[in-house]
Amino acid sequence: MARSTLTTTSYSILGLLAVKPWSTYELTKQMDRSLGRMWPRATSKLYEEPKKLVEHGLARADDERVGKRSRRVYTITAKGRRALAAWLREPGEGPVLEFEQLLKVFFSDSGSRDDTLATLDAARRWAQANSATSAAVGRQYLDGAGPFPEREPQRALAAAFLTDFYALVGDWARWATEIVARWPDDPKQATVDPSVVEAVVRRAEAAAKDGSP
Amino acid sequence: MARSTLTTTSYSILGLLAVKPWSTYELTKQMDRSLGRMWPRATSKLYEEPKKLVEHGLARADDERVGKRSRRVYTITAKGRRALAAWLREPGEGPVLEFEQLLKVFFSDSGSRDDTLATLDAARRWAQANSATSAAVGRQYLDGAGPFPEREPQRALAAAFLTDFYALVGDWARWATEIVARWPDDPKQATVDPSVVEAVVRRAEAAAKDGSP
DNA sequence: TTCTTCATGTAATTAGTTACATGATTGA
DNA sequence: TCAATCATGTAACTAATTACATGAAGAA
Repeated sequence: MARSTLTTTSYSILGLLAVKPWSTYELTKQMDRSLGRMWPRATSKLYEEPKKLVEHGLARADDERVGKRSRRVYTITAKGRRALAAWLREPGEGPVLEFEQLLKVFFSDSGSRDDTLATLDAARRWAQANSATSAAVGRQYLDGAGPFPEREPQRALAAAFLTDFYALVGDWARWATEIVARWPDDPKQATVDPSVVEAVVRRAEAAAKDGSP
Repeated sequence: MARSTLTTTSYSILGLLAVKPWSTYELTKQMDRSLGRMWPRATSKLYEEPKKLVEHGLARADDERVGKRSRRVYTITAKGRRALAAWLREPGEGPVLEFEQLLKVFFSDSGSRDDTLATLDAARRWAQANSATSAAVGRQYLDGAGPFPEREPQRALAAAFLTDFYALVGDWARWATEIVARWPDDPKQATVDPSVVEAVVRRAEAAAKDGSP
């Protein structure tokens, strides 16, 4: 029985188990509110991965009972903590972005201006909804009501990135909407203001040089 | 022979074919420099997907000859253009982000401060490298030397987002580095400045309310 | 002659998703 | 008693990746 290798998804579950023991159902809830924003996975994965961790001796499973209903609770082992620490020692991969709406904007010369505006509006609403969730969770912590307050320094670092990411998507969508709104009906006839391109290039060059504001 | 359904990956290739006919090899090059930044896929996919497009009648394949070497060139059909336009009519999915380094920072209380700093430095270098590529491509267009100048309005919109995304990653990594540098050796003993959390929440709330600067 | 790049793929594998299924508990 | 949620999973599928393979052309 060739033991399957551990993936980043495995370690993301292991990381949660390092905080406290979780039942599988609790893990799925946690995926919605935090983990899923940086490492999104389907619910069924959260039922499979912990078994793999057990198989590797990184966690153990206990069947608990709440009334007549049973729940499987996973707990990290000492070996699991060592494996997690070893994983954290590797620098890891940079962000991978899949952005279908951006793809549609990129190919918008094959569609209509109004299609493009609709796509941008969907992006804006996506950003707004995610910002709202971020705000709600953050507000909870400011009120001292968030879970695992001892992990607040780590959570705050991640929340800062995600918050700014959502804001970036929203800002971009609004900026692009203003530009596309001035396009003619057929995007193939659109022209671009050279100063816009220049501004983008300057931002890229500044970031490449690193000093950065 | 149940015809497989078209995915976003299929349409991303179709979108390229709408610009001009491409050989498979050219498609792989294009994946590196533009498409891959918003819809990353392995090279082998680029050899499979065009076949699917042909199967659906959205493209046709021609075997050309360059000397003795053969190359397969794909051209979009009228039906392909209609399919692409129909796809652009749907608003599409919001961004999906997978960020392993962020995950490691999120779980950094299970590792050491220096591990965390190393992860952040890797993120900073990732951002710098990608910003540099962005700057180089953008500079080429400013010099009027970029391919498909007629698509510049669309390209510029996408480039603006990606440029700012790379800058965001870099800015975040540097900001987080400053904070983590002041942590004690054991991140579990770290504390967080409440004003930092408050600033993040305020940014999230502003973005959720939408007005936005 | 040898190395690199051009060029085109296939085979094997896997990570992950979607859909389905079921039963217990809680609250209205 | 009915709906919603808690809770746990499996089966079927597929999109995608990794690894492998090969041969031509051009440059050194």
